[in-house]
Amino acid sequence: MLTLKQLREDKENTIARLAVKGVDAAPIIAQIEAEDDRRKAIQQKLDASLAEQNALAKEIGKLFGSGRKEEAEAAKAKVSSLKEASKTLEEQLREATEHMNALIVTLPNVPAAIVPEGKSAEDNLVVKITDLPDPLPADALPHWELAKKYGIIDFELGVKLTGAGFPVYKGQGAALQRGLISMFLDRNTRAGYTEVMPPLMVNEASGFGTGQLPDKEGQMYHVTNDNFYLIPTAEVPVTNIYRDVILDEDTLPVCLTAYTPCFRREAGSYGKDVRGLNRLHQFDKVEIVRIEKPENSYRALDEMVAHVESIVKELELPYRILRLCGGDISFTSALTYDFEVWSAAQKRWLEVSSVSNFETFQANRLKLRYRDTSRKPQLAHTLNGSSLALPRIVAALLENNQTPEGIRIPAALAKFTGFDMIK
RNA sequence: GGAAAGAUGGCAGAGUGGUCGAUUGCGGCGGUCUUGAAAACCGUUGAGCUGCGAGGCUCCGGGGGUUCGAAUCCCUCUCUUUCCGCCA
Repeated sequence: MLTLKQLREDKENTIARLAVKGVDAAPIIAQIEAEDDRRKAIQQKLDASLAEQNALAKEIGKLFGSGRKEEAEAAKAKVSSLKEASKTLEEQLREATEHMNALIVTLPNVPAAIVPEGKSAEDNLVVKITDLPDPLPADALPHWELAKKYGIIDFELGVKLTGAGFPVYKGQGAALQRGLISMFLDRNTRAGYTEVMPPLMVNEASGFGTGQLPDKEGQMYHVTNDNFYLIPTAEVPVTNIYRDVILDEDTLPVCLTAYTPCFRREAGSYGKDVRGLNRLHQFDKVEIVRIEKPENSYRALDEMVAHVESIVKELELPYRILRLCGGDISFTSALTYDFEVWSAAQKRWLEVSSVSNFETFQANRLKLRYRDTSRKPQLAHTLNGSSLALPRIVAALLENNQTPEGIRIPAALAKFTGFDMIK
């Protein structure tokens, strides 16, 4: 969520930039300001009343101590009436605060200045694109056919065990998953990210911390017996490590990487988008997360993009990098780069990574702060990105690298799978 | 799952109704001393809201209650530890 300070002190700029996301923030901010003013006025009245009650309570103690009963009783009566009045004020204060917060959370993060205008994915800015390979021969197969042909991914078996979108990886298919995970973790840790293995279920507080709750409740699998949620991404548990934490300045930046399965209900998806590996309810992903000082966060974002790019290059996949436009960027992000790899048989781009800077938007909700030597604690910037999500990488590898002899595994990856050909 | 004991500041650990936002120790920061360091000594050291400021308010796991007044009493939830049961 945005901070009140941002809204009040940088109002014009905030309104102008939110327009890039297609939000008319002016009337909402006006309401927030009004509500905040009301809140402050009530707060002051309440504080004054409480101060008087506190003073009287102390006085009563002394009066009893010195045996002046009548005076004490009179003071008691006065406190009782003050207490009645402050109850009303408390109620008003709660209402004003709730109303104000309800308004603030409707506002998305302010997009960075370089976020292109635009309404949909069509308007994303291609910042880098590699040459496309020669078209595949006419008898080339999409990855779901290849998966069946080589017996490496069994979608039907997953349906039997669980349901659609829960594939079973077998033989070289399973080894490929393991190899990719190992390779990504290896590259990430070598780049300075510390590996963590978080829980795959989180509690309600963590869901709120990273913003999945309350709005996106339907996207997560909910374990109702214990009120836990299956994580839709490692971002949730990893970022929540720092919920309600004040970091020392010299511990920044924090750079973490985690492999986890991810669980997404994906209610409402259908058609070619969900064919094969394109969209699953359970999939594997290696995530990178950084916590940075505000002045460093955009440099960090560039580093993350360059890092992800280096891995995609090692996989020898055609790719492009997009800077998402205002209409396509997520609610919480200030700037996002998407990585897409070319799926040669499907003849389409598949998103395999999304790297974002959230500035203080997440940190504000999380109460993730850092203390620089003399000043008060201040909000840190958080960033995260996939490095990388497996299924669509697998889809592209299978399709792009299909040969009459089998499916070729790029050399960098073969070190981790132990084979250079799926056959 | 059953039983018991707990949850206090970065950590350890006092505090069972009134001057307690909280004794003390450790750690941190600043200083004295020293060529430097250690030791010793002195000072300082939680967060949020509000106010130009002085200051005021809130927070002792979460929520609710009793009371003029709650870290302290009551209810409830969560978590932790120990024992029993079960188990990779």
